[in-house]
Amino acid sequence: MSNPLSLDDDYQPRPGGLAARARASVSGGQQANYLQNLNPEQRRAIETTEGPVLVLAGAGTGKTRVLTTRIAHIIATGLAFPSQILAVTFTNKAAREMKERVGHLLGGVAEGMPWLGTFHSVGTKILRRHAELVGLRSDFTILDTDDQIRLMRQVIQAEDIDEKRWPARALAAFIDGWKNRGLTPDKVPAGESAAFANGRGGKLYAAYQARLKQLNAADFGDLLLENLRLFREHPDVLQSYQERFKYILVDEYQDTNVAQYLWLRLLAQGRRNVSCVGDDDQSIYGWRGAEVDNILRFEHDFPGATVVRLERNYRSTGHILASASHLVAHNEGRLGKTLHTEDEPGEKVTLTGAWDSEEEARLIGEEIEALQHKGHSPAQMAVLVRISAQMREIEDRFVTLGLPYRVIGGPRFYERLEIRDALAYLRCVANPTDDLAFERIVNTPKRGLGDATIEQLHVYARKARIPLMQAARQMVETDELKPKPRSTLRELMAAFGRWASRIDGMKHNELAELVLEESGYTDMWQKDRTAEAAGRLENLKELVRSMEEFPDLGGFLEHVSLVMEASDNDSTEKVSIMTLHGAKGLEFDTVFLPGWEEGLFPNQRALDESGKAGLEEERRLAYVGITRARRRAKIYFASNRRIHGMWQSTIPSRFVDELPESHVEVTEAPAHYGGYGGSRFDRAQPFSGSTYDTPGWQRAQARSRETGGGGFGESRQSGFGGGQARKGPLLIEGELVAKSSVGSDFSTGDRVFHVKFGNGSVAAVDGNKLTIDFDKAGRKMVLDGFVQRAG
DNA sequence: CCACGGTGAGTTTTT
DNA sequence: CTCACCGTGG
Repeated sequence: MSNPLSLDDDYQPRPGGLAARARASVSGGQQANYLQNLNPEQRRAIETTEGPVLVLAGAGTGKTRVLTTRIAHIIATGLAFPSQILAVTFTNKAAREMKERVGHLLGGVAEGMPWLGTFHSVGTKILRRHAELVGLRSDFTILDTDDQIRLMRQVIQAEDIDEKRWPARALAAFIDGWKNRGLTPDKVPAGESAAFANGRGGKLYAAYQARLKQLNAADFGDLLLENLRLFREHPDVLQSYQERFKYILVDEYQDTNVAQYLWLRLLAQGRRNVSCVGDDDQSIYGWRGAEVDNILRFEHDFPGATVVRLERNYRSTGHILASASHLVAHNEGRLGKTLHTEDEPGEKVTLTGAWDSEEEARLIGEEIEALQHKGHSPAQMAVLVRISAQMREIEDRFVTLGLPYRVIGGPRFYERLEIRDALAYLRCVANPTDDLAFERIVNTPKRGLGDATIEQLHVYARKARIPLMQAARQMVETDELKPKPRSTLRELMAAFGRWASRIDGMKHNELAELVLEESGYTDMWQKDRTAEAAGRLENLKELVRSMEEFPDLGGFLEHVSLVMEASDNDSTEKVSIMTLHGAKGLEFDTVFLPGWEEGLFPNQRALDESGKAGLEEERRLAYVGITRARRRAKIYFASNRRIHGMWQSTIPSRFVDELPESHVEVTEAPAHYGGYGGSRFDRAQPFSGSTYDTPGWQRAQARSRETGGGGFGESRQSGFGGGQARKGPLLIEGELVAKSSVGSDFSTGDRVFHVKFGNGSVAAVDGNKLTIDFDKAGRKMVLDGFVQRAG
């Protein structure tokens, strides 16, 4: 990666660069070898270079391949130089992969693609070149979420708003949302502005933006928003980029938010050679501002667009693909694709009910061990959960079994406390105007520079309109500070002066080490006797090590603010545990999908907050989950799960009913499970085995034989058994499930007993679903099969 | 400045 | 239940 801070023009390719090599590789006249082994649709997606192109690429249809080959093709045929192609992705990982693959296709390293990157990195690059046009300097700092919140807290305090009632986090969420939608403070709808701090939301947003400018800083949202402003207020700048980018490519188009969409549209309106690749069925980020509509209205925005559907799946077996397709077909708002595979049907998708989440974890553990015995690698298995809270039980079980696993997601390397602290030190050294960084470390390690001193600094700095560090330097020369903080601060400032003077003189990673050493930061952790301290020191070492890859301190800091990634150099074979969101774009031979229960998945909150749109997004998430599997997809649900510490009786997800029966095998949990080491409640009422032995299960089974549908305790309109796609809208709000036509033997007022919740009285009856006021556990909704008459 | 207890909340997450 | 956060008291 070239130094991202350098502003020199890379418009012309270097001699002997990628383009030259690429042209050489196709000069023989025969078909370019990168076009071999592509199916006709893929070729169309690649060879339609001119005009707008929308590629609807289903899961596993070779989306990345099309994108990378398209770039290679444009370069190889001499249509554009690498520096004239804009290619944007969402994640650094995707960008890196693309870079590698393009390079591979053209037989070289794709160093000549300066405009291949994430939306944010490309946005930053453009913004740095024209920073002064939007009130920033080209060396502006990029704030992370932490800095953002702290800054907002200051803004809220300055406005004298009760921080308890209106937390900075909430404001951050609002502002983020507005920025995602491309809204500057003056454009915020009054109704939304009113939603925070009695109508002061918009005002706070404006104040926050003003503070950012003062600090010469931008947050993530600004990286795009300020680009929009730049393009709108300076048409000449926009035009220069429109001319430069002969071809524009977009990955994961279904995930673009409004700001990204507007940005793309502005840039693409020049030459109109824009191609977007995406899959509406995999849009799972609506909650953070992604607009599926962007993909749905592509043809409207770019009339005459070529639409290519990639429907041949190269990843999964027949049963897996059929299950996923059938499930997602229940969504109404979709463009519709029919995926097919030439692979064998393979193993059916399995569906297993467990008594509770502990048993579920046990079953998954057993299955993994069984597969391992058959020679399957743990690295080719993944457990995909809906929410992180599900991970713990799975992990606990794996620990017990000694199964190697890796949790993917969670706190990233650069989000760790010690890394942020260390970076704050470095930021102060590199940029003495970085107030937020200075505030972060001025008293870390503890040096007796407490709130009172900081406040004095602030007052001074505000009055003189200078950065905190400069204020500190001046103040230690006065007698405004108490003697002790004064001398401490003087020492600290002297140290910063010393470090800053060595930026050019020594290697930046050595300087970092020196700073951490002399500041007492390393020492602080060495003295710390807590369990994490050793790991934190290790992380600090890793940080210093990773700096070697960058040309200088500035380059490194730019990298960390945009590329928040943990280095994972652990190559041992492990089962992956991650959220469904985290699994997008990945694939595994075997995928375990636990927790398919109403309320959890689909998630009740998604339903409550977003209604039908929320349900459909949840369903797409299920689709993403199943389609991660190459050979085996294993779905689980439990009848009881502990939520917020309380055991809840749960019913299987409606998605279970929406799977096609002919592609799914319902597996019985082995009978011996209930007996051993079971949950603490197992002992309360011994039962011979799994859910399948409970009266409720048996009754559900009997019912499903009668009706040919349902089967899992709740028979809904569509058929798991019937194999028919549902018609008409789904019932989603207000009720956990649709009404059942099957009545219950219980009636209001009956005294009943539940194995987990104890005694209670029936408050309401809805089909076979009872609302019960339990004497101890409170009001719950349970299926009648799980209770018996008390007495 | 730290340690403790009380309180409240509790999807999904990248950049 | 469990974690994070805040406020208080030593």
